[in-house]
Amino acid sequence: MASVSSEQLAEQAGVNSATLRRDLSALGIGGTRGVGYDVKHVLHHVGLVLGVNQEWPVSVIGAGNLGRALVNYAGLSERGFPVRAVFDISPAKVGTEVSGLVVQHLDRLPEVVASMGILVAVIATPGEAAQDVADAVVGAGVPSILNFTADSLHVPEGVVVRRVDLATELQILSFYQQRSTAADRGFQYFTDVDGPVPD
Amino acid sequence: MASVSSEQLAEQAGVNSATLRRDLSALGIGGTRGVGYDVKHVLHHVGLVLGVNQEWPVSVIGAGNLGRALVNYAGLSERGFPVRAVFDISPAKVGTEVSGLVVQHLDRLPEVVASMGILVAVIATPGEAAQDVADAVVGAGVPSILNFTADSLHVPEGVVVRRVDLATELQILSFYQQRSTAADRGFQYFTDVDGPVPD
DNA sequence: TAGATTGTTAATCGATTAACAATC
DNA sequence: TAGATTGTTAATCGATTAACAATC
Repeated sequence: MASVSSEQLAEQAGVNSATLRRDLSALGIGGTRGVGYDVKHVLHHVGLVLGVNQEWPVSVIGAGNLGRALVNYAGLSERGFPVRAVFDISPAKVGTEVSGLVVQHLDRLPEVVASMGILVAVIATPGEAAQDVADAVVGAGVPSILNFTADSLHVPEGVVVRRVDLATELQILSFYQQRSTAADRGFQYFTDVDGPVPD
Repeated sequence: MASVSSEQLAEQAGVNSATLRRDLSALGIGGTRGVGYDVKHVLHHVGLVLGVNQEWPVSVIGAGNLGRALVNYAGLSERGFPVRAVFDISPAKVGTEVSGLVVQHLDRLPEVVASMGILVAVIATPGEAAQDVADAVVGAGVPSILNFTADSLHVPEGVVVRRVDLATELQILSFYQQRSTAADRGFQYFTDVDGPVPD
């Protein structure tokens, strides 16, 4: 039974050991006084809390470049998110194959969700279609949506939506870049709020 | 000169009006007592702080499905991130056209970065290539990198890297889903830390 | 001048962490 | 038993916000 102290765990995680002990305790994960925490026990219970010990079958909606990239990405399966189905509405795409999966018409969504136990839908369609697709997805009983369009979705309570917006990511990136450059030049917008502020 | 009060701005932003006044003040953005803040003035100066009033020419490395999806995405240009070049190393891809851009060999990167004034490189290659590409990008003088591979990159000080990992996004999504489901069932991992904790 | 609203101080709130009694 | 380390209390720190003097 390999044990580690909260001090060791905290150093790995880059946090204070008191904070770590308190957080594990709040999750119902206990250690042994004088000994430490059992590694396997911590891993298993943290995994339970994060939902990592479970598989979340995924369906990708939209078989364009982005959709195909997602289906081809082996990393998803490795991390517990196997892509089990791909949908589109274009007759040119329905019936084609992507990474061993045949693209199906969106009409078949409810059926496939039920039989495959789909828990996550990834929306990789043009923005105009996003809300309609979301409605279909929710109607089919999928409880979680990852939205790659720039539009925000309206969904009923209980459905969880997360948006990944490429433009926003670039915005954040360029903000940090600008800030570090500004600091080099002696500007101090955020880096030193106490200093003099330029106009 | 259209003015709004900190109260109005705070309501829009969903924050407390004292916090808003204090934050604007820290950014060097002032209002007029008894009147409020000049809308144009606030927009312009917040834009300056965020770097939104500037264009950040982008180069996409990797002309696979993900790379092509990024080049095709019109939203980037609209938000100030025009994609000016696409690179790959595969002879099958170099010379082909994506959204009006001819895919160039990665060897030409330094030249193109200089002539086009590229400020952001998006890495959309297989994970194995990511570090080599990052080295090339940094060598060419690009100061910001958006990394779509699952691997984390080592870069010199001053280069800003941001990673977008699809598996991590799904992880976060499924965590929230699980938490809301657990709450429905009466479990209380995070929703009510004061309550009894299940084992 | 009277009313409104900023800019900032002082009070409050919550989160982090030092410290130590409990206990393996 | 002596040493180590947890679990938690109490102190500290920082961030948020109420309140109000300054002032347009």
